Amino acid sequence: MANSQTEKQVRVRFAPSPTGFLHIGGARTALFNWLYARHTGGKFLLRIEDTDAARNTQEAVEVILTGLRWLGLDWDEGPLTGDATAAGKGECGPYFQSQRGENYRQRVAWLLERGLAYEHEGAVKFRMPREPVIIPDLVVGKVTRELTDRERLDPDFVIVRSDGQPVFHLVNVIDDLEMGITHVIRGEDHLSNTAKHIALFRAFGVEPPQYAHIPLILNIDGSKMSKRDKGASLLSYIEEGFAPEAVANYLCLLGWSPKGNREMVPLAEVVGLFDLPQILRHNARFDLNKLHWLNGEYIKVMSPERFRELAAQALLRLGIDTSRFEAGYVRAALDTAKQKVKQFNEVKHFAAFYFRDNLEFDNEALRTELLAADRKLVTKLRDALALVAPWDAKTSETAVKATATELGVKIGALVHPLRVACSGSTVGPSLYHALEVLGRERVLQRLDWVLQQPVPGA
RNA sequence: GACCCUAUCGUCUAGCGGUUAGGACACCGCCCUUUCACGGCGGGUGCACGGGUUCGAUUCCCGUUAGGGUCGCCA
Repeated sequence: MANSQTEKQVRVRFAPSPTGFLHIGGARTALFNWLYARHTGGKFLLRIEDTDAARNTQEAVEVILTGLRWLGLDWDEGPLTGDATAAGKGECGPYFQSQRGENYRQRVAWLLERGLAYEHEGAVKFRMPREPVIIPDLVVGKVTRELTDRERLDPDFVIVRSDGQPVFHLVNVIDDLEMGITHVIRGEDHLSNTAKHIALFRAFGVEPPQYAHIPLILNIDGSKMSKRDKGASLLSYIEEGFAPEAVANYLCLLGWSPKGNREMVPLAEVVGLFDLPQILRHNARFDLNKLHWLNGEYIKVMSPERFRELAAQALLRLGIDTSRFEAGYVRAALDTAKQKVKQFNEVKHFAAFYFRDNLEFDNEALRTELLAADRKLVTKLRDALALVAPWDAKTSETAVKATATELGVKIGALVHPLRVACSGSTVGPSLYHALEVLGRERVLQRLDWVLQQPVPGA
């Protein structure tokens, strides 16, 4: 824990460009920054790098804010909404680069006056040192960045375009400087560029912040994850029914370990364990299987109330509005799915049938198979269930088993058609509990529907 | 082309000179069972390669290979 008396307080930032979506790798970068701020008792800032004004929209910024909030990452300073012109929270604003043009102009003039930068064909170029730059990095170690062959030809680089727009390297450094950033935690793709940033800081007469370049997240096959790849957007995990705590936990496990053979570690606990030097140096591949498992673990320990809330949202995405049903029915129905699903989209298979008048069958073959089932067995089963009293899981189970015994068939011969007739699927929650929830009326209706259909091929 | 980073099961990782190389996901059997899932038991799979250093290398050094990144008037 940093001592505020002797050390300056940690100030870190996440500085995304509003491109219309939040990259999963960017989300992890934000997470690591947030963790470090919370671990040290420092500040976590959010800054929007919207210098490319033509492409950036307020909606694109909202995507970032929504994503971070969904993950549970709150920022101490930064924008409150996607409106770049609105006031943000904090003393170092504006937190949108599009609103900081004057700061950049003054800094560039300052460099120009001292000959640290010069005009070239309408643009402004920065005089880069010809010597190798040493980059001290908390994760990677000390990196000596030699010039590439192209840089040997001309090491200077453009900091203001001929149209007057300042470029990324410049504004990024000025903002970090003016916002008092102490640690720059960002993707390793910026490591080589850091030499430029360090040189810029020194030109402005200040020592650069400490750097921590974290490894990248790759696709499961080891290729780099681009915007096009499925699963590259945080939004896709929201839409596919993952719980934010599971996604956050999984992201922590990529490039960092809580040690002690632990996998499931709540974010609040990670805050205490997390630190920069123990971050791994190699890239990690994103394993959807493991996220899926972890999500299931979180669902298991989730409160029934929260499970119902998230499950209802997933059903709504399927066009099923559970609020139109009686609250007790909805609760009982969703509760039968809680120990079954690992991902909220799976409620499609485990609970959607409770709320549909006309069943959707998993596939046409299943429907045909059901219609071709032995009508005599189904009829006997229907009649037995019609007499069950009182109607609950226990009594219906007894009735099904008794009917099987009476007919001299295995219980599976009845259970299978019954499940498909009631749910449209071969997989689902505990059958007898589902029967109890559905109620005798719905169950008999669904069995009667089967019995009324013409037998295929007959 | 140049420069930078990296390298433990298929994947995420523990390991920081001497271990039967541990855990998790995934996978394969068996048990449980009304389906699926859970749970229980069991199983296989790994230190990229080649040189050093050392009594001894997964661990330290060098090289090779492979993967990733950067060298823009993109961010």
